[in-house]
Amino acid sequence: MELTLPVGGGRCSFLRCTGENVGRESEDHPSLQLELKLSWSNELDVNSVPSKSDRNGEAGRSSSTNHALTDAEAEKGSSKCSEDDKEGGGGVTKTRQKKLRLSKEQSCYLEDSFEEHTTLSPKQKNAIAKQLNLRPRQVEVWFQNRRARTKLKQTEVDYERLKQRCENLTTENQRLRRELQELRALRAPTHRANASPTALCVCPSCEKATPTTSDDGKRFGGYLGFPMRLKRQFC
DNA sequence: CGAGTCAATTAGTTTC
DNA sequence: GAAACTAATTGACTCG
Repeated sequence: MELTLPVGGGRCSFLRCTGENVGRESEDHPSLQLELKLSWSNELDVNSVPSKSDRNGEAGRSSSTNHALTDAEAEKGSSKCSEDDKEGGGGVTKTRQKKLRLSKEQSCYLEDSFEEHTTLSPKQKNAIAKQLNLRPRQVEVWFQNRRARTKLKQTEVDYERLKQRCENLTTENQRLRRELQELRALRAPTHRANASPTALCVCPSCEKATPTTSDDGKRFGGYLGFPMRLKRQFC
């Protein structure tokens, strides 16, 4: 009898079979099984198969998935699933649950549910689990991971948006700098003699600077640059 | 304190 | 075989 068996995920890749962790995840922990040991090749799948057509449709997939199970195997897995849900295994030994792909139908149903609500009440969780013949824990995990994916996707979208905005601002900054340079060039010493204390008004909508009268300058009086006076003023 | 959620991580499976 | 995807685990945190 093996006392130490590989378990997936987490920060330890091996879980001791000493009864620790039993309390926390005993309710539907996939690893808690009555069997003392199941070989990888004939380990029971806890996922059931919704329909025969589904399995046929997925025939091209790996035989290690639940889709390749025989009806008898599927039935076995299904009944075992409900057992685990009810009493949380209570076994002596943990075997790592084989990772199983959800069927298309299961994924679609979960996606639809996720559209309706991104978090689940225990009641909803159990209902979905029952509907899809999954363990509540599997439904819970799926929603958890789905939320994580959503958040990641949103972060990527936000990043792209901010990046674009940053690029736009950089472009705008360069444009304004060029414009300022041009304006400074216009204010060459030859013009200085005749130059009145002209103020430049920058229209916030079209972003163009236009000279204003000194009266305008008095009216708007915002100083934005040397030597010309630039103010924000709508055309 | 227990239940629920999240972030981080692991590891099996699929795709290219 | 590497990369991408995703089911599953773990520990920290929050809240009632």
